Amino acid sequence: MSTIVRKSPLPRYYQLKEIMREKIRSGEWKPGDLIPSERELGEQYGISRMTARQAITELVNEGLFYREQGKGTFVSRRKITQQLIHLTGFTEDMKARGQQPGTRVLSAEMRPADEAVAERLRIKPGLQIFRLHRLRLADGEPLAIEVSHISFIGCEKLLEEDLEHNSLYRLLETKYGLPLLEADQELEAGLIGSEEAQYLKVPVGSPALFTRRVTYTERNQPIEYASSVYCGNKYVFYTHMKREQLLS
Amino acid sequence: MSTIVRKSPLPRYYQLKEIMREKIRSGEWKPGDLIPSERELGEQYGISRMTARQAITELVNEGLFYREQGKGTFVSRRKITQQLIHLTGFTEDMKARGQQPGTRVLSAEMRPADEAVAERLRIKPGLQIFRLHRLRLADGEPLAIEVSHISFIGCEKLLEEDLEHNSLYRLLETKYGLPLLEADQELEAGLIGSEEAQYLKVPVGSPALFTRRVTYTERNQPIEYASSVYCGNKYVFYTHMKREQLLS
DNA sequence: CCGGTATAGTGGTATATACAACTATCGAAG
DNA sequence: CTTCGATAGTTGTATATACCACTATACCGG
Repeated sequence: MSTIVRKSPLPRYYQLKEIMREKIRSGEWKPGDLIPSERELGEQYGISRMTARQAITELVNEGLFYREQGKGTFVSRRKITQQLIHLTGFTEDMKARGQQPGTRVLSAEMRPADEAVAERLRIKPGLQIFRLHRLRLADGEPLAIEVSHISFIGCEKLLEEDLEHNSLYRLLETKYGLPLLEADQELEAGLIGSEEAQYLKVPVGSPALFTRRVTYTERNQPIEYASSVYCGNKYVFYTHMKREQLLS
Repeated sequence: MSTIVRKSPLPRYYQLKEIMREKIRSGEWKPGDLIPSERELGEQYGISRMTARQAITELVNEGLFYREQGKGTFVSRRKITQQLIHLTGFTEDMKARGQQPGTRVLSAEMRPADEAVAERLRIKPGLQIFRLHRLRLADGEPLAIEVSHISFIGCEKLLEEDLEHNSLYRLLETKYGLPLLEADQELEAGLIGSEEAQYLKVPVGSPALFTRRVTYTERNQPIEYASSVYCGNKYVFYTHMKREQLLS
C-alpha cells in the first residue's frame, strides 16, 4: 500500500488523490465499489479526516467518485473515460481513443491578429501573434484541419520549434512554462467545402464538425484560439455536464 | 447588502454563494474585479474564513471566479455564460439563448428497452420504459428531433403528463423527486436523412448535429437516455473543459 | 413476525488555529 | 534613483474538534 510522504513538497491531499486514482486505474477499486470512509482513510494514511475529505471531494468533482450521505463514497460507474472529456491536445486525444496521432504543418508564421482573434485572446487587433495551420491525421488518415492562433510574450520563438513531431500543449507547458488549464469551446455541424475536401480527402458536401476553442493558462489568461474542421463521420466529441445553480 | 441567516436550513456556505452569484448577475461585481478576501467575507457575513473559502471554491469550480495565490480572487472574464455549458433541458437551453422554446410530441408510449438503451440505462433489455418522441422548435421554427428513453419506478405515469407544455426536466424534479444532476454526452456531425428532413423542413443532405446523452439523478443513477438530431446550421453547442490529472 | 427504537456507522457543515507560500508595497540604504 | 529587505496582505494547506443529518443494523416488545 502506498504511503503519504509527510515532508513531500506535494500536498498530502494531492498525494492521497494520486494513491486513490491509481487504485481505480489498476482495478483494485472497481466501478460501484464502496471505498474506505473519510475517517478510515485519515487513520490509514496518518492525515486528518478533513484532508482526506478534500482529496475525495476533488475526485468527486472529477467524476471518479460519488457520495451518498449516511452511506459512503463509491467508485463511479459512468462509462465515458475521464481522458475523453477533459482538455487535451490532439495528440493526447487520439491516444485516448486508441489511435495513432499524426500531424502535417501546412504553415507556421507570425501574423497580425484580426478583430475576431484579438477579441478572443483579449489583445489588440494588429498585434503580431503566432499562427499555425495543421492537418491532423489519425492512424495515417486525414481527420481534421486546425488553425491555432497563439499569443504570449515570446511567442515568435515557436517559429523555431518542430511542431510536426512535438505536441504544442506539452511544449508550451514544459518549455515555456505556460500550462493550458481550461478551455471554452463551440461545436457546430456543417459541410465540408472544396479546400477542406482536398486536405481531408473526402467529397465536398461531406458532414463536418466545426469547433472554435479558446484555451486559458493561469490567471484566466487566454493564450490560444483554435478553429478546426473535423470529418464528421470520423470523430465523436465527448462531454460531461453538470446541473448548476444558474445566474437567474 | 444581503445577510446570512444563521438559523436557515440552507448551509451558510451556500447562502454566501448565492449572495456572491447575485452580485455578479446584477453587475455589482464586474468581470476582472477583485472581490473581498476570504477573511473579509468571513468578517462581513459573520462566518469563518474556511466557510467563506468553501463558498468561493465552489464558484471557482463553476467558472465564476479565479484565484491567484498571494493576490486575491477575481471575477472571471470568460465569455460563454454559465447557462450555456451546464446541463439543462431544451426549454432552459433555448431561453438561455434568447429564443422561444416550443415542443410537439410526436409520440409517447411505454416500450420494452432494446439492448443499446438498456445498457446505457443499466437496466435489463425488455424492461418497459417510457419513450418520448418530440419535435423541438426555436422561435416557431423546427430545430431538432429528440427521442428520450426514461426509466424509473413509476415512469408509466409520464403517459398522463402534458409533455408539450411542460418541461420534462422540471416535472421529473418537482413532481417525481428525481433531480437530473449530470450527464455524459456524445456529439457527432452527420447529414439529415429523408425522415428528419420532413420534420425539420430542410433539404436532405443538410448538415446535422447528432447527440446522444445519458442523464443521471442522485447516486449516479442513469434515468434518461436521449438521442437528438439538430439542424447543423441553427445550433451551436457550448462546452467548458478542464485539464485534469489523467488516469495513465 | 413485524414494527419501533437505539446505536453505530457514514457524509455534511462549521469553527478555530496555525503555518506555508506568494505577492505587493514601502522605506531605507547605497 | 534603484535595489533590497521587511512587513502586511493574500491564498493554500493542515489539523482538531464538534455537531448535524442520513443510513443501516440489531434488538426488544407487542
